[in-house]
Amino acid sequence: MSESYRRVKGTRDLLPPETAVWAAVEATARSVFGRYAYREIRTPIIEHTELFVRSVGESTDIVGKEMYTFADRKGRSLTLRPESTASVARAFVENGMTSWPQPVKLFYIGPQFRYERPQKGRYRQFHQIGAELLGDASPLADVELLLMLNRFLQELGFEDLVVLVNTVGDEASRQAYRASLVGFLTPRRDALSEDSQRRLESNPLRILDSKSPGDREQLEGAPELHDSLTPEAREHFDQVRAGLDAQGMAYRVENRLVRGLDYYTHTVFEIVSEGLGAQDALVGGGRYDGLVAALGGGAVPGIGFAIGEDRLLDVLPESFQRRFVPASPTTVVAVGEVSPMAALALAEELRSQGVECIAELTTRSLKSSMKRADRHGVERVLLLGEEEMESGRVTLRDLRSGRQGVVLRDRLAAVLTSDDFYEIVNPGPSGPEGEEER
RNA sequence: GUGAGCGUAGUUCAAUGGUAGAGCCCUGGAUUGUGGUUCCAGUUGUUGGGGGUUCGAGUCCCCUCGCUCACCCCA
Repeated sequence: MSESYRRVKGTRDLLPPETAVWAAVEATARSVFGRYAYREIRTPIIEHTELFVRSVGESTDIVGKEMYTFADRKGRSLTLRPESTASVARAFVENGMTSWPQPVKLFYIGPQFRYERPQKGRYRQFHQIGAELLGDASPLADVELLLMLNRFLQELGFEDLVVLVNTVGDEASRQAYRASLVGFLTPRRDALSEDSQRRLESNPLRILDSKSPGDREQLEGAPELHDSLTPEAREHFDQVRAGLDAQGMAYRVENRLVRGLDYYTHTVFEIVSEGLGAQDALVGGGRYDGLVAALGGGAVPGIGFAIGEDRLLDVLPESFQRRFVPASPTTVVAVGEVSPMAALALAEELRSQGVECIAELTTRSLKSSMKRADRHGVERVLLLGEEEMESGRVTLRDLRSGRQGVVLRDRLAAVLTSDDFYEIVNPGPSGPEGEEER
């Protein structure tokens, strides 16, 4: 085992055939999001560190301890994006999308980076599929976004996911609640966990979803965020729920759900899955009506979500994976005195007609070539020997059935792309040992 | 950053402190142009790295690195 080079901690190599499943998942996202007229945006994976500090929030864990930050050659502080909403908002402002027809609907697919200790479902380089809707403050925008998310997950075959929804209200609601929560918890400060004591000052709302049993106990009888909502915030959330109900979408109101990023307002949501271990959040998202303004872009409301693609693939239903088994290629083998060059030429001819094939480029025994084709999972082999070269035909063997026939070279592509190709094959004599074993 | 468990061939795993092995995988072959089963042959290791104890260490001790899971937090 050579130890010279290893993956960077927390990164991983995605290999075939699994990469085909990733591509299929991404194709499904493009298809579903496209039906809602979302268009793809590609932002850089590096940004000025300040962008994330400003948008995600100084008191958050992401900024406080999880950013992959480094200095470039001129000493500027750059950060590998820990999430993409900030980048999208930045791009929105920087490219003058405020003057595009509103709302602007964008989706992205790509790697994100957080400097954390890796564990199940958590990597330093992970992948998100996300969507952002900018310029529509309507509660029905929240509803439609959730429906789109739901549709995507349904098309992947998910059935048992739990959608958690909550509201954190507008700025006024949050301030009022923050004061009331701090007032309630301060006398109990000493009973809180160390982390929560710190959060009492930096980000008290986060204490709400603390996993510590002690903290849970202290939260008994704590004021409810819903009681601090302004009438407008309450109205917004009521309408979101009414919309979801009207569309028959299943969800659960989880009033302790508080998301970790500072920019969230009003609706927040999370989708969790069993089977992911401790990191069970598959999707997170919410409304961020103040973010664009904070980045200097004016009062443009926004809402979006991010799907953890790595986690998604961990629990992807088999029903979906089965639909994307890649087609098996055909192998072309030169036989006897025929040069592998002829196999290459035939393969090229077929490829130009849309046939997926492998050319056997090394001269070896036919037995060996057949064995290799079989091990590559090939189902059809084309044999090109002296007889075939002279007659302008090719011997086609189906490895699954063991059936074999002779096909005119000109007809090959048509036969190979046909579903029941061997029905078309000139039945002729079957192979030397012709018997079918399967 | 904290804690626990684990590091032997590409892979899954063996080896009472006494010569580092097996299955799988991979490569070739079993006479003429036919795969899967079978048979034969072959390649692969500084036992993660360093130090210590010992006549002798894959095995015991220490350090270090890596992996995994959990905490924190999140996708």
